[in-house]
Order: sequence, then structure tokens, then C-alpha cells
Amino acid sequence: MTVTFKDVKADLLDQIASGVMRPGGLLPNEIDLAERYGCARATVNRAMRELADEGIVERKRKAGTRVRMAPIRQARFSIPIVREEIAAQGADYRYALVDRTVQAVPDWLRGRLDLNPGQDVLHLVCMHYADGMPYQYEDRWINPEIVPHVIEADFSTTGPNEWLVAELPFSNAEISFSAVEADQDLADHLGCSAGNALFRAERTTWLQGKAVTLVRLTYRRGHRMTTQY
Amino acid sequence: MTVTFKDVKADLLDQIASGVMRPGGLLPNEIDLAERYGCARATVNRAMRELADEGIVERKRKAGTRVRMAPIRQARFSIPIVREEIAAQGADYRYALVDRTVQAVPDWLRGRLDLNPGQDVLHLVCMHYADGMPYQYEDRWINPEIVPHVIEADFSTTGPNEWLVAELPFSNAEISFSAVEADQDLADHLGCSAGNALFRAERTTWLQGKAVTLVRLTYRRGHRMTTQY
DNA sequence: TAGTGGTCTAGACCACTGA
DNA sequence: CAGTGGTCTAGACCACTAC
Repeated sequence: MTVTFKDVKADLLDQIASGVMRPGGLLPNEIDLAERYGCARATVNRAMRELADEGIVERKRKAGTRVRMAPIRQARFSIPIVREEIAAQGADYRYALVDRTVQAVPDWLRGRLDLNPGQDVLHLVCMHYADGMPYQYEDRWINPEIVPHVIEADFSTTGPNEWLVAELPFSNAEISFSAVEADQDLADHLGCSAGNALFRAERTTWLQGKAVTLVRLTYRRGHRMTTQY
Repeated sequence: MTVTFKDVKADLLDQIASGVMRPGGLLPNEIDLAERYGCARATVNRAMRELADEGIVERKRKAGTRVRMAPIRQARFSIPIVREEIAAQGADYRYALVDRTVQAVPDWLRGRLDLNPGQDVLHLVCMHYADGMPYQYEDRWINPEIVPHVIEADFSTTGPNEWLVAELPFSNAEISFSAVEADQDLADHLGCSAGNALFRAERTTWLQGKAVTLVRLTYRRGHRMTTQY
């Protein structure tokens, strides 16, 4: 069998996990490793490059490759569409439009979306249910200048997230997570008490430098976002 | 100039962002793109593979490469050491050990760390301050069987996270984020009121399949975890 | 079963940077 | 300035899978 980059990567990972290579330790260079494993340098390069991408090792020209002092530095979270998130849990998904208005952009939002005073925005409030129980409260603002036909779109049966995803080609985004205390409106919709701690994700999306939408997703009480790394 | 994989990647990204390639659309195969860009197939392959890693496109043998319907599906969060997190904000960092006990593992924790009944664990409670204000409350359990000398370690001046990172070679971990209501102890330490919503990260770490530590990091009121993608 | 991506190779040149 | 990683190439074979 030929030696694959996965073989090399797994072996290097094993050496790090087993303590043969200590944090801060210097790994052999690519040429030496290629010889040791009996493969091409490009194979070793790909293995080590992926370890560097994952934050396990640190590479510098001339200085070589070292095991990172703080080995694990990042985690990836999938940001699923809520319908898929609920379906993946084996629950029934239901969607409801709570409110839809076109209004002049509020002051607090104007800076966030880079809009001019008095410009109109579309404001949507939606609920997502899992097995009939409240799952997520969606509070969304959309810039109709960027999104063609959004004013005429019918969100009574399909959520705006899925609609936007199909309509817009590609975006940059900023997302932040926090804990908030439920106000009466949130409490009513999510079936908890005012003051309860709720998990919230807030995301702003841009298309070619222009703000498209700001959305606040507030989850039912007790929600956890989990990942492994 | 020779065409680099970054050139190819940037051009493909631009075509997707500008709407030339629509969600669900099929990209040309690697051979055709290599010809179009005047480079080797391996160059195109690397560009498209990275786009796939980032969740922009989806690749399948025989079926080709398509723009993802939901273009962005994951976000990466850096998981900094709290001292670096605070220093990065330009604030002064201060650490304090609140409590340290060696005790038999509580029932609720036994399953989480795969321990036998009656086994001893080290329980640490620490506070991290930014510019003298409470920043993070750390509640940590450590399995002393896996971590040599942890019982004798002095955590009065250095936090257990930094100690562990320097001591252990590498680990797997599971992390989850949630919102919790402050109990009186948390409220006292974090300078808020009981019942306030607080952001919490909970992480379990394994070394070669054995549980090392479970830590709950509860942040001061109003904390946000943010990332761009 | 044919088309597409997945990967390895051997060699080459280049860019950065630490000693 | 010499050592290390970064990348490209041209060709090859293979693995998967949609048709």
C-alpha cells in the first residue's frame, strides 16, 4: 500500500496525543518525514498543513513545524436552517408567521444596516415549532433595497431564512451568541416566564458590502448549542 | 505570472457572490477549469477543495461541484485562554482561587467523566477579573487519575486551564453553550442579581478516550461571543 | 460504465525568515 | 544566506457513483 496523507496525519496526531511530541516541540522537516514514511514531500506537506489548519501545530518557514502550546484553539459550529435542525432531532417541524410590517428603519437599527434615515425596512416575526412545542422565536429585519421582490414575497408558509437562502447567492455574516432575559412577548411565544434566561443568536448578513438582514433567533428555555472538536 | 490556487479560488468566489453562479448551480469540472485558467488540474483541485471545506460548494464524484443551497453552514470560534481573551481587549487580568477541595465524585458527574463510585476528584472554583471587574466564574472538576501531580499543584496564582494546557499533550473535547439563570453564588461572584441571564460554556475534555476534566465557564452579565464568517 | 473528484509522485522554483 | 515551508506542474492511477 502507498502511504496516504491521512496515514501521515494520523501518525503525527498519535505521536502528539501519546506525548512523544510535547507542546512546543519541533517536528522533523518535510523532507525527512517523507523519507521516514516512504512517500512524497507533497504528501507530508498536506498532512502537516491540515494539522496547522486545525490549530494542532504551527508552521513557520525556516523555523519548522512545532506542536502548539495550546493545542486546540477553535471549534466549528454548524449553523443549520431551523427546519433541518428540528428534522435532524426526529421532531415534526411547524412554522408560523406572527407579524409582518413595512416601516421606517428604527434608529437603533440604522447604524447596524448602514441605512439612511427614513428608509423602509421589512420587519418579520416568526415562530418555529418542534413537535408542536415552541422551539425558536425569529425576529428579522430585511433591507428591501438589496433583496429584490422581498416586499411582495409571501412568508405565511415558508420562513424568510429559507426564502433568502434560495434567493441570494452568497453573503458575509457576523454572528454572536448571548444570554437574554425573556420579556413578556418572548415568554408568551416560547412558553416560559418573563425573566427566564434564554439563549440567543444574532446574525447580520451582507452581500457585497451591503447589509441584507439582521436576525435575532431566541431559543426555548434550556436550549444548548453543542459541538465536538 | 503563473495562476495560483488563490487566484482560482478568488475568481470562483467572485462568480458566486456576483450571482453568475447561482445556488444549486453546477460548476465546470476540474479539467475544463484548468484549461480556462491556464493552470494544472491540481491547482484547480486545491481551490475547489478549500471552497468545499468552507461550505461554499459541494463536491461529489461523477456528479460534479455545485454551489451550496445554504452557502454558509459553519462558523469557527476561537476558544481562547481567558487571560489572553482579556488581554486582547486591552484590560488588566487578575485571577483568584475561590475554593479547592478533593472529594468523592458526585453522582451527577460520575457518568460524565466515566468514573467509578467513590473515586476522588479535584474540584476547583476560580474567578477571572478584567480591570478589576468580575469577568468569568470557573467551576472545574479534574480526574486526578489521568493528570499526574494535579493534587499537589498550586492553583493559587495560576489558573487550572493554563496549567492543564501546558501539562497535557493533546485532547478531544465537547463544548456546549447555553443560557442559565444566576443562583445566589454566581450572582455574588459576578456582581449581578440572582435570576439574571448569564452566558455559559461547558467543556468536557478527554485524553486518549479518558475523561480529564469538566469545566463550566459562566460569564458576567451581558457577555457576547462573536465571530465573522 | 463512463465521468468526476481524490490522491500520489518526482521534480522544480520560489518566498520568507531565523541564525 | 541557508534552511524550511509554499506552491505549481504534468502525469498517473484509483474510487466512487450517477446515469
